[in-house]
Amino acid sequence: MSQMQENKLSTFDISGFQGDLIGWYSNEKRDLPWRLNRDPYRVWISEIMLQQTRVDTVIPFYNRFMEKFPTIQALADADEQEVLKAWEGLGYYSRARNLQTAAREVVALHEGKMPSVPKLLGALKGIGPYTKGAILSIAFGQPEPAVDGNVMRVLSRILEIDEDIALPKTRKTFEALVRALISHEDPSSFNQGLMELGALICTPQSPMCLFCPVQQHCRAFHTGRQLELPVKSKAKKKKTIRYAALLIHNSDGKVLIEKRPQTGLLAGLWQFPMIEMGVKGETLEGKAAKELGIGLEVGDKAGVLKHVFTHLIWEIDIFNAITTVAEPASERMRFVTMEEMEERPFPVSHQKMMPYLSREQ
DNA sequence: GAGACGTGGGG
DNA sequence: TCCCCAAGTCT
Repeated sequence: MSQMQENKLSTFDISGFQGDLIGWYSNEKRDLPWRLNRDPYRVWISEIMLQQTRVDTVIPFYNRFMEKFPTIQALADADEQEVLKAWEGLGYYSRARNLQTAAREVVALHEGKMPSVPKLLGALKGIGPYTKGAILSIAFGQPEPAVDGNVMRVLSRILEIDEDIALPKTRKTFEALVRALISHEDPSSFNQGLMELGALICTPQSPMCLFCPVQQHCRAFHTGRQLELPVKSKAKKKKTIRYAALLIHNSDGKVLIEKRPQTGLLAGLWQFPMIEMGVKGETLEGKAAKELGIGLEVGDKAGVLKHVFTHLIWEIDIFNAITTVAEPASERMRFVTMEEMEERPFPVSHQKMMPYLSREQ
């Protein structure tokens, strides 16, 4: 820890802060499904789902997931497509794939029980520094830091830390601070209290300082700097990619879909074939025939769609098309009925295209 | 360390 | 419309 941070802690009322934070959390914490008990599996699933995702969004996914995969063994035994289907619409799909990989690791290496040793837990796929600390403190009661965006924002204000929280190295600063601040009597309530405070009171936009249980401990409130902190550098602009999406019907009344590659964007999910439309070039029909390996007749544009990801934008023109081909040329492509389509995981971008499917045939 | 990696909600 | 997010991790 730097000299400046040690100075800030030397005049800080640690036990008073712990008491006020934990007292508030005990009274005001939300009643959430993953707070039913401390079962490490339940805590683990919740922490993965909550990564970069709001509580209100997670709740229904969490309940359905726990019903479908009640144990680590059940998750390990499941088909990957089944797990992705349960994750459909939640985003960041590598979380689901890593989760199942880790479940299989736990079965193979730890007799099906979540390890409570930090190094073993952190070695599991998809469990980084934050999730490791969250599981260790919440499920196993260990005084380990669990530093997420909330914790960095809250502590930036309370201790007036001016480091850029967008920089990866900054997390280490806050882990050191939490190690100095954390309650050894109730590390779970301390860590969750910090996050709950960030979610309910010490929000990014308009923090409700007048209702804050640790207002008297907050340096930023006393200096009026709560709106300036935390320091966070801006993201860069997104790139736009233009596509034509093809809803290709055959004479059996089925529609052509393809499975995306096992790595990268939307890995392992299914979609309607898309043709990238760069600057000019061949006709859509010609490009489609070449890339898909089948002849087809493209109809009028059925609609347009804009889908915004974290780092890029898809602008998609949607076309219905007809082919006389009965079997796709590629292994990863299938002609399917509507019923068969619904069994497979699709990204939201392609769910939005389904209403444009031609009814006739 | 920078960039990839989803989605839906709010101001 | 646009920008900022929301309990991060992997490469």
